[in-house]
Amino acid sequence: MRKGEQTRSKIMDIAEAAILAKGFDATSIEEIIEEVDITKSGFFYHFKDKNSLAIALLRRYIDREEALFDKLFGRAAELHEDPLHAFLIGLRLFAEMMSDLPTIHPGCLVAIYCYNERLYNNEIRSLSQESALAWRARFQEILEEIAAKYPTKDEVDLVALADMISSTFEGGIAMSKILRDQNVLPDQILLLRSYIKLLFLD
Amino acid sequence: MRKGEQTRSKIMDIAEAAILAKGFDATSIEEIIEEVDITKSGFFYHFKDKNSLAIALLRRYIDREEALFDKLFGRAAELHEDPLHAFLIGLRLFAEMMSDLPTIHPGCLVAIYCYNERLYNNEIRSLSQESALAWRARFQEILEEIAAKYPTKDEVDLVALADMISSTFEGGIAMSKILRDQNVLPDQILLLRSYIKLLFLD
DNA sequence: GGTAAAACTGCACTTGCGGTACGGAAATGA
DNA sequence: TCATTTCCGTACCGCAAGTGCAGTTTTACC
Repeated sequence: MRKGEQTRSKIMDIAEAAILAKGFDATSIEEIIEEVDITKSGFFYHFKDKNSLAIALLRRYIDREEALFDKLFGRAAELHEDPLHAFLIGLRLFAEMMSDLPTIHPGCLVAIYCYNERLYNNEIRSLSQESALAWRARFQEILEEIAAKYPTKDEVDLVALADMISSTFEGGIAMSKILRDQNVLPDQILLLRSYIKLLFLD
Repeated sequence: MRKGEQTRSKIMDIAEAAILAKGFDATSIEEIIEEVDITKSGFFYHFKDKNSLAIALLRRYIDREEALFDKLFGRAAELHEDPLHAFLIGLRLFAEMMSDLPTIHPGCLVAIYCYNERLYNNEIRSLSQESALAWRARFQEILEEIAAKYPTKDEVDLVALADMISSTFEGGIAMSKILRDQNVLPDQILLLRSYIKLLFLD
């Protein structure tokens, strides 16, 4: 890795942690550069303004989430050939992962940006929407495979059900933060899992 | 209503709308006073600083939500004497109300503050936590009444299940905003309703 | 080991916003 | 009428974002 990339990712690491902890506007460039130990000019060498830092962070965050889900549900598919049971395993792995975090979940960047909308960040809005649509497509595919094999016990829209995974994630993180209770998020994922189970299984 | 209260609530109305639309920090005092048509001195006569405006807004918001839930599930209890069916009716009324909004849901102030944590707002954190605990207590009571009559089809923690209502609300709002689709929130509430149905009813 | 490009530093400046201070004026209500 | 409430006007401070640019060091590569 070249030196510039190193500094750039160090800026991003420190900025992301601060933003998740305090919010975007509450995080000043000055505090970031102090922790990274560079000057303001150095910062603006890597990012043309604060907004472009925000976009870079969001892209990286989305990619990482994507990779995480790939790994999680890929592993689950290895553990069971049936789509429903594989999905149920995936959800449990997901809950366990959220439960094993050292502290409360640091928060979702997409949610932070969605609650800090500005006029100048159309790109951020589009990126967020696209990633949410990608999550929807991912889970919709899984659910359709399941629904083809297992009839549902209640009439549901599979698209809405696909969104329920993201919604549970976002809601669970928010409630974990509000209640200051780390267990809320994994508990909510397990309730979602319980619903999937009751909906498709006997 | 006295003149001062009028101005005060006008400030709060305009501030709340702007904050929900753009975020707390992105909303400047200067733009608020311009729309209210007062001066900066006028603003600081009513609120000693921006943070105390935030607190006032949060208190009002929490009270309104509380009143809304009272009305919603109170009405539902009038419509059916059985606790489970009353709750299912309440959830449907809730979903309908969210569906009948003229635009996308403006957002939840509690969530906004939870994603804009700062050092100086311990009071905001406490208020948010208290209101979340109040929501939990409200729904926990209902669910225990239901559980006493109907055995659950899956093993679940009733406290987590009570939190699921708030979590679904927060997650649904966030996903509605991210996807820019008004229907996501009511759809998520209906899925929650479907789960409650499958969980307690055969 | 020289050299060009990359990766910064230093500094001076502008703008916008939150917030303070305080005197005074106008509206309101008993 | 008269005190209290509800503001207005103005001048000011400090902080952070962001600009501009010249200069310096560091790195990668032949």
